[in-house]
Amino acid sequence: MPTLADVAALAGVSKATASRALGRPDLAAPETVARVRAAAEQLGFVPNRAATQLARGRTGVVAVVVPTLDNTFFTPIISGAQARAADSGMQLTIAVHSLEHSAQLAAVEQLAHQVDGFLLAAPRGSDEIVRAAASFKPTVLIDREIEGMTSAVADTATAFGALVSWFVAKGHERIVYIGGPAGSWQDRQRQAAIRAAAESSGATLTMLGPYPSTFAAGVEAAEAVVAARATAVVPYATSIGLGLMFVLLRRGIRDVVVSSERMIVDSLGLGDVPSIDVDGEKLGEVAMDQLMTLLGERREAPPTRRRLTVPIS
Amino acid sequence: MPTLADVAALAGVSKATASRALGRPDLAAPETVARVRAAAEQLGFVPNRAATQLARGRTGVVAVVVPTLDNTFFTPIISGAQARAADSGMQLTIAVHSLEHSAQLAAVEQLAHQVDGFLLAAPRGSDEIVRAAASFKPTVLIDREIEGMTSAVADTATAFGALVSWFVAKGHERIVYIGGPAGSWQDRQRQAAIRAAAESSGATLTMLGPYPSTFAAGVEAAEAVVAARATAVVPYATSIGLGLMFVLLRRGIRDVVVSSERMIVDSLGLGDVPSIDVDGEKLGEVAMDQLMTLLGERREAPPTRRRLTVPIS
DNA sequence: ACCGGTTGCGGAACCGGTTGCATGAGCCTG
DNA sequence: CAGGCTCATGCAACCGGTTCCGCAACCGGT
Repeated sequence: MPTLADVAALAGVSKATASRALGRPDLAAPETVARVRAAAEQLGFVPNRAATQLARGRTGVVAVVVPTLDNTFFTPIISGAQARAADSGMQLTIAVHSLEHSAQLAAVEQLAHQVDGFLLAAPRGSDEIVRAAASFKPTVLIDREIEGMTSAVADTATAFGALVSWFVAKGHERIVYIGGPAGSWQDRQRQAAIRAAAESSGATLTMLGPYPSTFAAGVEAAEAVVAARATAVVPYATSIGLGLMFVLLRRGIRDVVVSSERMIVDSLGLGDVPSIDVDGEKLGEVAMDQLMTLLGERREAPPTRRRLTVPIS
Repeated sequence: MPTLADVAALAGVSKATASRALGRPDLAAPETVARVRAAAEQLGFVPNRAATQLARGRTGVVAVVVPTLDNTFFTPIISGAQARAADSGMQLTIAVHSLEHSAQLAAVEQLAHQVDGFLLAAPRGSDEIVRAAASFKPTVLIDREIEGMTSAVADTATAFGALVSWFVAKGHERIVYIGGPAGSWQDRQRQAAIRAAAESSGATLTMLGPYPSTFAAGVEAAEAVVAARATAVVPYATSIGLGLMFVLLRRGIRDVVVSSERMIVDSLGLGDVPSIDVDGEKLGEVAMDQLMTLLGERREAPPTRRRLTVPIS
């Protein structure tokens, strides 16, 4: 493996100059930069990460902490974050805390000295716990907002509110919301938005939950949905909706409308059912961009909150 | 942040001794080891990864390369690998190549100098391409076997064969296999096993595919399943099965048995339907163990092939 | 022609561990 | 009791970049 010294020798300059030519071209003569670059190219020089990290005091790694990988909501976020991290020459590690609140904090603490920053996806627990987890390194929250912290969230609450309004406008009278995991910030937001949307109308709103975001939970919720004699159902997650739809179909119930993702609606030809699609990849990209900004600033920049609008179609 | 020098000073020894006391206790006096450990403990010493890597010439990172994160087959594998890697003090990075063959090789090449080894999950393409991808660093294949390479696979072929035999024994006469992605090694294995199982019986076997492992693919395949007048269906992936079952239910077809995972069968109360469950986590763990062995050996150890038996219930 | 100010570059220290080699103390054996 | 060994330890040289600092060449201005 060629080292910087090899490149420098080939270009006829010192290590110091070679380093500058590659890393801070503005500090070297254009002609020198060109020569060094050519030498690096010719040798197939790839800087040694560990050496760079050691010299700079940075690890070049960021971690994304997710509750689970089994939920298809998180995987696109990871992909998006991964792509953006790679663009900046950073590596991404993934920490899964298996839905346990305490494991979340432990995971962060354990990784804290091995990474430059964190992306915390859908953190559970109290604000204080999340603040504690974020106290180690620059951190961006995903799908949760806390006063004074940088965050990127999909504004699903607005979309869910619009969804309920749509159902109301279509004349639905008994609408059911199948709530998500206990302690979910998104769930609280959505509940509020849904209540507001249904309030002034004559429709009856039934709030179920909390449920985990799983197929099995949807199956389990079916009982209550039937009991509520629902005409329209808004599930917290696609997987919940799928489980529910399955049971309804098996029971021969075909006149309950269940909202879902565009992909499900289209492939099943469900017809006039509105769908909500969160662009998880975008969410991951945005969050990573914010983290990069955080890492770039010398002084602490004011926390930024990004909200992605979620289309309903 | 305390450094090794601080620990050494507090313990009253040199950096060298401190390093040995912590890393190779057998090379230092027991009493010294105790003192150094106490000092490290007291200071909350955490070795700087970059420095260790630089000195040892290893990165301490391994990469797992997966086609996609949207398939719930891969995520448990990642979790398992992650856990084992952490046990060995290694970090895991994830590379997603979005189902594109060429991107797979590119991803590996790009990461090659930043990691110590690779886990290639369900690699597509020819043996030569996979060999090329494995030529950079020690590599363990997951869910694919190639002559002369170390691999960990779930023996689903046997399970699928048993499944077909079970259907035959139950008197099913028209059995359909919905094939997986083109170029999938597992798919080839399963096809062979299924053909063998059906061969001597009077049952008609219809092979469909290739299909990607998605819900939509299951929906799409429904047409052909119905056309084949199947009484039992064996889908390549759970997601395919779900999509298929959905369509069948919507069409009011209730007498076709579709095999699935235990979880699905149980939560839906499908009754007497056999299920196949791959322990992805275990698979990831086993593969990571193999990789660790590979990285530990000075001389090249002979390649090992691990096959996990897959329960059918 | 002289001078303060830029600009480009090289020397060398440094980041924080690991490890080969040399040293000296202590022990066993003859 | 001397010679040879083992064992614990320290010194110092790395690993491969980054960056502070100082030097020299060169700039335009008076």
